[in-house]
Amino acid sequence: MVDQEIAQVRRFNRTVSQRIGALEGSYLALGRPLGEARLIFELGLADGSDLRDLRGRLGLDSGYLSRLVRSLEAQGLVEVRPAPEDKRVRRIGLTDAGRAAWRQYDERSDQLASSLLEPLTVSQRSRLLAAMAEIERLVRAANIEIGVEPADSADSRECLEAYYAEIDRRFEGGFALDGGNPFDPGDAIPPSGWFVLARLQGEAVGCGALKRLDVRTGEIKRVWVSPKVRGLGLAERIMGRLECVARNAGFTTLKLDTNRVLTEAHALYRKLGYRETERYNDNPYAHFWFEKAV
Amino acid sequence: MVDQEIAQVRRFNRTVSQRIGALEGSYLALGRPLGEARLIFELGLADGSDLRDLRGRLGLDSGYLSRLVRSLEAQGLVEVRPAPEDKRVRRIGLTDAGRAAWRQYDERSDQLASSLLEPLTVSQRSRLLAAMAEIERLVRAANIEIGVEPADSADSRECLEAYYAEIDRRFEGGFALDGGNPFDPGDAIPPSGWFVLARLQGEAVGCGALKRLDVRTGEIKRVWVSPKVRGLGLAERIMGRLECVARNAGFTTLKLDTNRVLTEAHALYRKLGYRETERYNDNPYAHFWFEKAV
DNA sequence: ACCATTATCTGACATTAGTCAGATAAATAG
DNA sequence: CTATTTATCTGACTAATGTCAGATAATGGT
Repeated sequence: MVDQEIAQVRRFNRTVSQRIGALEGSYLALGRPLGEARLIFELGLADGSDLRDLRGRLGLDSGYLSRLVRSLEAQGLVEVRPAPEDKRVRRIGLTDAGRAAWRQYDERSDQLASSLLEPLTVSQRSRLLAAMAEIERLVRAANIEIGVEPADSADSRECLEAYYAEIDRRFEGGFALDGGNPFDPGDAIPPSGWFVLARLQGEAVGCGALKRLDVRTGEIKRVWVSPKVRGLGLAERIMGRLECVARNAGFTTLKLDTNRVLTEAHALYRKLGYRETERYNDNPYAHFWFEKAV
Repeated sequence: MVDQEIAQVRRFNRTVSQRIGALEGSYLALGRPLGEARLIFELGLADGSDLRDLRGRLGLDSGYLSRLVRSLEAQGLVEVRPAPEDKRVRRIGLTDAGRAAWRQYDERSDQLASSLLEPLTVSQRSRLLAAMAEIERLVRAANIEIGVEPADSADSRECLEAYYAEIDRRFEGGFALDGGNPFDPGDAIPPSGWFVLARLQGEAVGCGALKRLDVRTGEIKRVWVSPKVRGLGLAERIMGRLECVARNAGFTTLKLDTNRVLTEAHALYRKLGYRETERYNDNPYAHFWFEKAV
């Protein structure tokens, strides 16, 4: 990382947090304690939440949250009732008065946003918005964390299901799990396999697997990226992580197969240095076979 | 302002303040109360400040600041001594230990900045940095406030001095104030004239004047933008503001004269709808004369 | 020398934020 | 049915943040 790059990020942080940080701070609280204001704002976005979820989302202590809720309840801004299906959890929602309070925060946020745009010329404004969209995308990309995880967790299964559903939709003639070259979570238990999961703020948004073929050869499988985060270069990062795992495991060659309709995948494999090679398995869904020395 | 534009700004705010707002929050405080941490960080950037200035910059109550400083002093991080020229004001500076503490904050900031860049590919990284630079410029532009102010305040005089110095440097043969078409602060007292000043976070960064020629005609003079903020469209905004003042004052025509070396000004005048016209004064420094109906 | 002003400090508060160890009640596993 | 787990609440704290009304001392103007 070049010092100059870091300096640019820090300059940006200073400028932006002066302008936008103010937005998050007590300026927006409209005379209410910041904690209560945050709670109301959050409820406006996700009304009818469970206290349990709120605690996680806002990172609050359970005792603290309990008192905040009590205070808002006393002010007539929220209503709390036990969830019907599990009477331990309590569900919280805004009252009409609470919704009115939320609208104030919402309007204030709008005002702050438009006060940023208002002094600018039309062309400056559109450049600002374009740059904001770009940064938003890239910051999302940077927030995605990739790690080796068990392939049989709920999150992992969710990704694999989404992957199967997608290729079933896209492959000519669909896809059935019991076909050739299968993969089950047991194939991803070291040292015979590994599974990596990508998360964006906790939510699973992509995956990939590495399966041992022999002592020096691994196979990359099940690389999938959620539509929510496509175009952020995540597939490339997942591949990179799998290659890194492979090197650590002592593999010298990586292979993979792919179906002809997955053209974007072919382009990625070539870009990453994979070369087309002869058929190395009898996967009926495969039309191309690649390999790379790592 | 289009709703969609406001929504984009707010999306950006959410994304960025999650990532960067964390940077400002207690995460950076390194176990110290946030107030103390902010103070140390500020002192690292502007060592040897007066308490008075600090109070303004950080927006703190004088009693509160006094206690914060006392606490840092007890920890051996800062030294406070009366200012030699005015023994009421107290000057505060970091000790060696304080500077070491500051360096920790500085490093942590660097780490956070590079953790944002690190997961990105080279091309994503350069796109992110470019977008950040763009936003920084435009947010600075949006933070500039223009208002009618007395022409004889210290800030106003400073701008005018800078203006005179600059045209003296640029005009062929220099510029002397006692030459033709003069302007003195008295010419900017309504209803015979107005003076507008542009400020970026309190600092004067540009100015412009409007002088009455007759009941229906005004003259625009002394439009100047600090080199610090050139390229942000400020001259255009100053002109716009002067035109607005002119309309409110009942003027129907605006005139202005200009020297041939100020080519960027000519382009601006034409862009804003000013048309070249015949000489209307005997200003020896003027080569072109413009006017516009407002 | 006198008075108003300015910069800071101090005491006395109030509020907000946050933590932690139980207590309670509902759900769930065995 | 019992033991354990889970979600929440309560009491008892501490620390941090912030406010306000004087007190104090230096300065500047007259």
